Amino acid sequence: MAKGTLPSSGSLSAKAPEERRERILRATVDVVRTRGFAGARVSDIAEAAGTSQGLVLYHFRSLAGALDAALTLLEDEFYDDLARDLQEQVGPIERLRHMADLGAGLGPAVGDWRLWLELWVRALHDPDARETRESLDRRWRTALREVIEEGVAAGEFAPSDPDAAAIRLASLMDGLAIQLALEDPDMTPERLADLWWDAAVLELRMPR
Amino acid sequence: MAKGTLPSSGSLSAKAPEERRERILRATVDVVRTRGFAGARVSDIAEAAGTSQGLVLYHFRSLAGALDAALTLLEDEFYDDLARDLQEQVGPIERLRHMADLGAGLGPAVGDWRLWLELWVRALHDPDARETRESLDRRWRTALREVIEEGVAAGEFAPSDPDAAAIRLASLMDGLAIQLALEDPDMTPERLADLWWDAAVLELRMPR
DNA sequence: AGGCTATCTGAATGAGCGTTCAGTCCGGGC
DNA sequence: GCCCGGACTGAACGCTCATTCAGATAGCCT
Repeated sequence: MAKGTLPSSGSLSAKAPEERRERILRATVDVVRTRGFAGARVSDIAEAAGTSQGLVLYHFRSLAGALDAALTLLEDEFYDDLARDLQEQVGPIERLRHMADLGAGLGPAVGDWRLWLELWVRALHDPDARETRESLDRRWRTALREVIEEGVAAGEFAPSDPDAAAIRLASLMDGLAIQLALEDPDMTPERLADLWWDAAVLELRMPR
Repeated sequence: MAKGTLPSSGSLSAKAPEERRERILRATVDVVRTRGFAGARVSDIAEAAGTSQGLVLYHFRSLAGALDAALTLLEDEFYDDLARDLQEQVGPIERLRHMADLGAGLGPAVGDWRLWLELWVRALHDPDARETRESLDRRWRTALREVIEEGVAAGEFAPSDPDAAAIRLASLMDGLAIQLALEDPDMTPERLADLWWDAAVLELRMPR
């Protein structure tokens, strides 16, 4: 969607609206990350984006509109990142290991758990957010189940109940991630990855 | 803490301040449960408690004060409930099973996961809430670890790493509970209890 | 060049909400 | 009986913040 016409100077006005829109969107995500959905102000977003409040409302119709747009941006990027990341890995064990790292925030992007927490709570009260988070969650769980099935087919995994194992491993990741997001003194990305991996070994009855 | 002097009529004014204070506190918890911390207004609390806004601010110094007080009430009750509930059960297996039910919200009180989600997010931004949630979490995890140790001592459980098992089982509960709190279509209290119990069987290498 | 429109801005508007306040009510001590 | 102070109320105050608005600016089309 890049404008073909990218004339001369910088950004003073009416130049690359799409690009500024995008900047505002990124800024919105940043603000939510730090201040939370509840604490996000139009002025925060404008400041973070380096524009006026007016422009935020011009591009999105309201604060809620900006927040919603940020939500769907998040969703789209999550999809893409996850698909790309997993495709780079070969074999179920590699993939599973990579998912542990992704969840721990060690891999690229994807896991920004503060944002996830915010999304969950917003989902408690906002139907739109509820749908987004359900979709994201389904996506993640599906990916996990696929990796598991792949492993079962390859004879690497032998879970007693693959579906239950998938749900549990996904949920365990969420639960561990909460502690990470809240900076619980005894949780680190590495520890999370280890704990989760050990659980996977157990659940999937992996050899060794 | 009931005032010894409980004269005649109902509640019109200046009668049982402690009782009204308590009513307001309960109302605050209710409001947080339904509207969330971010959505809680003084007027909501007043209405839910059947008093004036003025009185809410009279008893607690501010809205934040009321929310904080509600938080500590929650904490205290959680402690008491948990201790009492677990004491009623005999033997590690019974206790562990009971913890599954508690987490699923099947047992009495304790598990109100919407509230927990709210607490988590508040903890992201408010140090007071952070401490409360850390304390609650520690409490729950300690209880779990004690039950596990008890089971190990009795020869009922044989986890390969008791500490890791405790953390994982606690985290798994949180993760599963999120879906319950968000009313994810494929999660019910019974399913949660089952999934968790099966994980416990696996983690603790319980016979049968 | 001249207008037209999309983009952008900063100030003005107004609603919502926490907090303050002046005052009422009532029980208890003198 | 009278006064005092705690409990309580409803109205008023003032602040924060989303949204509106009246322009300013600049590319584009003729």
